[in-house]
Amino acid sequence: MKITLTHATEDYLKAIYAISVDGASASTNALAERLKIAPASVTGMLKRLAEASPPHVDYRKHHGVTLTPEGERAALKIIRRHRLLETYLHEMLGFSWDEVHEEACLLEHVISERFESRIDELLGHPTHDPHGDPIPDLNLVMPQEASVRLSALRPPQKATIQRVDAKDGDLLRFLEGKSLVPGSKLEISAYSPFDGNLTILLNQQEMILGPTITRHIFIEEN
Amino acid sequence: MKITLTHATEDYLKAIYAISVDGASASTNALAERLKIAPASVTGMLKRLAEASPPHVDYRKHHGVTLTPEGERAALKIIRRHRLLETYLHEMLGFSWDEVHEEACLLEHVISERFESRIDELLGHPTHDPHGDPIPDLNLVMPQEASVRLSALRPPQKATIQRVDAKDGDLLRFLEGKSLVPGSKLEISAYSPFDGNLTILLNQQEMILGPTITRHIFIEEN
DNA sequence: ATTAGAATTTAGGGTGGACTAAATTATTTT
DNA sequence: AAAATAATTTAGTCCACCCTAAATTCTAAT
Ligand SMILES: [Mn+2]
Ligand SMILES: [Mn+2]
Ligand SMILES: [Mn+2]
Ligand SMILES: [Mn+2]
Repeated sequence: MKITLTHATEDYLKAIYAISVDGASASTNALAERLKIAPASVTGMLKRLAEASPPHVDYRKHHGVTLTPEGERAALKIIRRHRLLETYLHEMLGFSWDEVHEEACLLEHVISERFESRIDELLGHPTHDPHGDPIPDLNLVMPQEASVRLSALRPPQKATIQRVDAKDGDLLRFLEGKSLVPGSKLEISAYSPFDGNLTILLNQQEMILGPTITRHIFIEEN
Repeated sequence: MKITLTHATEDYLKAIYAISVDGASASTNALAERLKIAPASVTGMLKRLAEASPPHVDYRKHHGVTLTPEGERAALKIIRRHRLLETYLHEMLGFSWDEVHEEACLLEHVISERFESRIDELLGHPTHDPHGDPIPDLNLVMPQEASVRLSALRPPQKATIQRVDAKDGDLLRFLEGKSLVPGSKLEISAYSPFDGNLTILLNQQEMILGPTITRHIFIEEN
C-alpha cells in the first residue's frame, strides 16, 4: 500500500515528531489530544502510516508509534516549511507572532519547493522562527537547542531568551507586550519560594512572573 | 444541506464562472474537460452545489448550471485571491508568469483574509494579474475588459497588449521571450491571407506570427 | 417522424479521513 | 492475585470526492 503524503498525514507526522522528542514513542491518546482528533480515528491513521511503503512509523499495538527514517525525514521537511513560513509571515507580511502558526499550518501542505526556497532566500536562510524554534536546514538537520526553563533560574543569574513554547494567543500577546521574546536579555533579581515567583529585570524594568508563565520560556544562561 | 466551501467546490465555481462568461450555462462536459474530471463526477458535484443552502448554482438536468448570486460571489472571491496571488508570486517572489498559475491554484484555497489583504496592500491594490486578467476589487466588482484578439487586426493598426489567454507553459515562455506581454505596444505591418499570418513591429523588431499564437493575445487599439 | 450520435445521468465502487459506542487490553491499586 | 481504572482498538457509520460502465435523454440529421 503506497501512500501519498496528504494534509492530514503531514500533520500527524509533525505531531509524532514533536511528542517523541527523547526517543520515546508517541501514544494514541497524546496524538489525539494534540491533534484534536478522537483516539479511535488516530488508531486508524497510525495503521495506515505503518502499512505504507515505505512505512512512516513503527506501530506496536497499545504502545504507540515511533517514526521510521522515512517518517522522520517527512516530518522534518514539513517542520522546516512550517517554521520558514512562520518566519516569512512575521517578517515579510507583518503577521504578529500569535497569528503565524494557524496560517503556516495550512500553507505548509501546499507550497512548492520553489516557494520554500524563495522565502528561505529572501529571509537570508533564517535559523529560528518567531518563537525561537530552530529551523531544520536544507539537509533537514535540526539544530539542537538548550532546554533550560526560565522557571529554573535563581538570582542572581543572567540569561537570554531563546524560545517560547506556547500556542495560546493570549499568552503570546502578553509576553510580547512585556518584551519576553527570543533575544531579550534579563536578570533574575529575586526568587520567592512556595509560589515559585521570579522577579526579573528586563530593559531596566522589573516584573514578577509566576511559574505558569516562566515554564514556557526557554533561556540560555550568560 | 448546508455546504462548506472546499478546495474542490471552489475550483468548480471558478470553472463555472469562466465557462459561463456571456450568461450562457456551463455544461457538464465543458466542466469535466476543464477540470480534468470525469463527466459522471461532475454531475455529482453539480447536484451538491445545487442542493446547498443557499444554493450555489441553478441546475437543470441535461442543461448545465448557472451561478446563483451566492455562487457568483464565491467564485469572484476565489478569482480575486487567485489573481492577487499570481501577481504577488510574480512581483514579490520572482516567479515567472508560466509558474504562477499552478501555485496560486493551491494557495487560493488556504490563505486567510489577512493574508489576502496584506498582499493586496503590499502590491498597491493591483488591478491586473501577470497575464493581464482583471482582479475583482474588494467589493468583488470585476472590471470589464475589451476582448479584441490580435488575430483580428490588420495593417496599419496599432495596439497595446492587454492580456494573454494561455495555460500552456511553453507558449507563455515563448511569448515572454518575444515581449508579447501585457503593456507592450505594437503595430501591424502586414497581413497574409489564407494562413492569417501577421507581421508585427514591436520594440523596433519585426516578427511574423500565425493565428494559433495571435488568437491568444487580446489587445486594445490605439 | 425516426434514428444515430453526443451529452448526460445513474448505478455501483473505492479511498481518505473523520465520528461514536462498545469491546478489549494494559496498568495500577488494593 | 483480583479488581478497578485508563488507554487503546474494533465495529459500524458517515461524508467528500473521485472512478468506470451502463442506461438514459437530448439534439440534429435524415
Ligand atoms: Mn498543517
Ligand atoms: Mn513556531
Ligand atoms: Mn485551485
Ligand atoms: Mn492569471
